[in-house]
Amino acid sequence: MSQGNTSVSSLVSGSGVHEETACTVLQVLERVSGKWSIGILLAAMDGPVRFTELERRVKGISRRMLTLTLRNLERDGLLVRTVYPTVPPKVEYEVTDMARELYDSLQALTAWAERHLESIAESRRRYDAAAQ
Amino acid sequence: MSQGNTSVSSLVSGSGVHEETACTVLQVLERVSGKWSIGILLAAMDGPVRFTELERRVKGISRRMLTLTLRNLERDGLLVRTVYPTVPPKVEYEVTDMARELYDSLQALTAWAERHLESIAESRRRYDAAAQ
DNA sequence: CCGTATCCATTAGGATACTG
DNA sequence: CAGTATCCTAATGGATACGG
Repeated sequence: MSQGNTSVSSLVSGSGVHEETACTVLQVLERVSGKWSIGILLAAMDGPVRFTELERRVKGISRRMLTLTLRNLERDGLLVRTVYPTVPPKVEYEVTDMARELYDSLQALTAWAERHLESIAESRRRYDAAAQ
Repeated sequence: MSQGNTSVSSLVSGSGVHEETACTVLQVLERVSGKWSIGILLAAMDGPVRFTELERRVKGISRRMLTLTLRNLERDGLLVRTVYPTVPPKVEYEVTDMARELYDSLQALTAWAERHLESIAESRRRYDAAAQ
């Protein structure tokens, strides 16, 4: 278990007030980056969800990645896993308060994205055109 | 050039108001995820920086990844690249207003991280202990 | 139903020699 | 100085068979 974790890192040094910010924000991004974390959290925002239901809601996810990402989110305390010892088994995942706060904090990012989506798209068109 | 781009994606579907949020926020995260993007932006926040200076400030980055990430940030309009045709060559990278706004938006995340850093660490300790 | 284990393909990324 | 090109390793992630 635990496939290792490199992804986002890098500490900045040498100029002004941003080192601490860098460190902290990068830690969050490590938490939240990866192809599926946000998607899963979002899919669980409206209440407890079962494994198979998540598999349905998060489009394109594989069984493997769903399990792996769920375990990580649980480990970080963003999701609570509850097993009902019935047969067939029933497992529910529920977001924690901390995860809801994270979701709220992401709104700022969402707003930024919405504001600049077209601007970014155009910048890319120009860049790609200039490079042929 | 352009090594392709899989990373963050996944669209959520099937429950409530989060689909649109998902899509947008994931697009930002694609922009900002990757091991080095944020580090580089942060290192350039205090004014125009030259290539070699960036290499020094962003600890541990390889020449290859610095170039690659710089190109992507430039393509997205988060950084402006200016070449001074002197000899030896001089190239400066400067963050755009859009990048500064992004930085501001990241503060919410930073705040979240600072609030919950210890809580997350403890959750992990518990999880790891329970799993041996 | 809820996973785990295995195998395999793709991609990210490091090191570094070379060049205008 | 500011890259590019090349080679190579490690990590990410898909598909899916199998098991409690």
